[in-house]
Amino acid sequence: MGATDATLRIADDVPIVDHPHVGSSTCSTDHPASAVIRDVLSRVGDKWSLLVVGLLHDRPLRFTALHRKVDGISHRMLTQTLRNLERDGLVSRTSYPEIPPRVEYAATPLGRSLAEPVLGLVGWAAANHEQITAARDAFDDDADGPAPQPR
Amino acid sequence: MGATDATLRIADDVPIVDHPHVGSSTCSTDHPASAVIRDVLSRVGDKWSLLVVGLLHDRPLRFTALHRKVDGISHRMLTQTLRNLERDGLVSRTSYPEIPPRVEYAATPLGRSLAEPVLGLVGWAAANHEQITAARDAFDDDADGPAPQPR
DNA sequence: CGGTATCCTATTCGATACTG
DNA sequence: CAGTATCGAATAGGATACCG
Repeated sequence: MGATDATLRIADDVPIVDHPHVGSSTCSTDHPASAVIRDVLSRVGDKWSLLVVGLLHDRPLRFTALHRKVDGISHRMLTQTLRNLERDGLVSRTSYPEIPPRVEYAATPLGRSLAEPVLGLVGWAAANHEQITAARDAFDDDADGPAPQPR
Repeated sequence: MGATDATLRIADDVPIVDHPHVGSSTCSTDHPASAVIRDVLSRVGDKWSLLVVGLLHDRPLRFTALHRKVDGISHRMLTQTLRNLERDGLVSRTSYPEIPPRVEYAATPLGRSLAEPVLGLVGWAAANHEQITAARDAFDDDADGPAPQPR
């Protein structure tokens, strides 16, 4: 990595907060964080990617095993998700040319390294889940509760 | 919050890693993490939410100021994003009944608390951005490079 | 068993125009 | 200035059927 401990900015010149892990690194040009956020979202912000890398964190799994574990994912989406993860180097694919075919998927070191920050987010969600639900309920309540809400 | 320092599981009995921040808390029933991940993704996994809370992290901003800063967001999506963030208690909205109208948006403490885990993710993305791009290029290269790829 | 292709639906989001 | 409403394009994602 290039620099460390840089100030993170979203737009033109908007300091967010200093953080000892964020460097401008390679994304040199443009407003850094905005692009980076979009990047990470378009990469693992879809419906299944995080779930899949999570499942592969500890042990490799075959396609069908994954399919059983994910619960709700369609055959099509599992293939597609795995393809993208493989493409990004987060998951490795090993096919054994037997009959019937056997294909094992495993998280790469890079894929496993994703777990730490993701667990941070998951932790946040778990910790504040209640607060959010409460806020949402409150908001939805006086949406049609009191006077014709003047917005 | 309920428990702390629990083992995080994705599916039936799939330990991921122990993490000192993750408790089963309120989401008691079902396979915990799966639901939580879906939760957090459906909340801030969209195109603009993280960007907006990021911009409001340090100082309140008016609607138009935000609109200028986000760059690329449509009028419609900014309103909608702010509505959802307000609904979830991540952002507060204060309208001053003047003419012309003035409305200020600010991150709530809850909204600001989101910054930490998100910066973890952003840091990861920034740090590994190069590796991912490289992997992707390599993958795309021999997609139509060598023999008719037997998948 | 693992993967691809086709079809169809729902959602997301941008553009635009109009209101207080 | 802030917000709403309507429309349409693009995308994501599920169901299904078929191939190796």
